[in-house]
Amino acid sequence: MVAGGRAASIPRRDRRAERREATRAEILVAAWGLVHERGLAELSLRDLGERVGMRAQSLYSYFESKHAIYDAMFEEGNRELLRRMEAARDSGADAEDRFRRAASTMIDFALEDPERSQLLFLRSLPGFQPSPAAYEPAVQVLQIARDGLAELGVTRPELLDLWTASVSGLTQQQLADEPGGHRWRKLLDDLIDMYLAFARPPAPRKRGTR
Amino acid sequence: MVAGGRAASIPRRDRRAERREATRAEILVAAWGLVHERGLAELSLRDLGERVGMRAQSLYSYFESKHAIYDAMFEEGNRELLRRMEAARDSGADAEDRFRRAASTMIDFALEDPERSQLLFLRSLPGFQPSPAAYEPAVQVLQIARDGLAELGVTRPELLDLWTASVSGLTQQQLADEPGGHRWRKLLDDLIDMYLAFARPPAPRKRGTR
DNA sequence: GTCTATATGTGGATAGAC
DNA sequence: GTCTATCCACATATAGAC
Repeated sequence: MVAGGRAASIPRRDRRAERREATRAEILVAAWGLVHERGLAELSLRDLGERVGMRAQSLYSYFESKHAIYDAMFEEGNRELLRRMEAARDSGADAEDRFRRAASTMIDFALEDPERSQLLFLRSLPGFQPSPAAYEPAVQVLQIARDGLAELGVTRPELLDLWTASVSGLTQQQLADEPGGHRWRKLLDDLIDMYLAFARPPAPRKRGTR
Repeated sequence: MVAGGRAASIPRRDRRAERREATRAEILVAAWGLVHERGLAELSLRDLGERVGMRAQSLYSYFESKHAIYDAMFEEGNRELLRRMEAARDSGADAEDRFRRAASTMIDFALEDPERSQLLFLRSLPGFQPSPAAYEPAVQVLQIARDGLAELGVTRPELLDLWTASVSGLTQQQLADEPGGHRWRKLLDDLIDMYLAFARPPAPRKRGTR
């Protein structure tokens, strides 16, 4: 069945497929560059083609549409976020420490790249909807947040919603009003204190304590 | 100086200017309609011209660019918000009641019109920056929030930032994940409780109280 | 796989006639 | 003020040469 009569079970490098993947990756790097220079919505296939040394039409050999490029960028960004959130989850002295590290990781990820955050966290591209495959890492990120809160005894779904809304509010204010600054970023510890005081169940009072 | 020899000091209806203003208003009504039907970024001058019965190019007699139309819509939306926030400020039994009413007014204003909120509260239109004149009512809205918090004894600027970030986070989550629903909207009371418990200075302990 | 060439449709914007 | 005509930029797509 395989060209050349090779059995399909023998693994073999497919140089053609490798080259193709490398070019796809190269296109994505160039796309991130353009997006950072000119803005998320200002990405044009003509500019992108020029950046990687081909005509705009030739990009269709690698991505079936402009949205497919955004989709690949969306997935790439979400995978990077998941990687960092997993690392934050697997570090830290205790549950509260892990929770605080996770929150810092999340907000720093968002603030370090405004255009990426616009793609991942706002729905601002006309007509763009991420594919389920591209969205899947985001589901895992949310699960990590849920698990982290459960470790602290916070299990009501409403309290998870309150948490994600508060953190994303802080993040979006920082990005919208003062990208690159820290006016809102430095309120994260206050937010965590405020939230935990409200959401965490009171420690059971033991006789003899205090 | 004035055509017809009239002294400039005698006020006179300028029918031409009135007609022009009426047409401008008509264009804005049509623009809001299109924006609600197809999305904020999908507004096109061709469609807009057709809606008001003229060619797209003729719109340039009333607005100098597409951005100028967005700018007028931005100002209109902000004026309406200011009007409602002033009404909320001038009602209510006590300071906390006014604060809670103001918060409800704000979030309901945002949720009732997602496209308007996208224009006013997100920076999602490529290249669009509101003019200072259009932005001015928003400054007054913020001042109302500042005054309301001061009435409650909350004066640190950081605590105002924490408040605006939290409310806008709740709002944006509702709009992004479930427009028309109330999953996040119904958390507003919790948010207010959480915030006031954290931000409001403790009541001074008086001897003989309790 | 990439190119040239070509086409359609959409969009913002300007010039000049009336 | 409104029109026609025109321009430019862009996304999208196809055909065929190399």
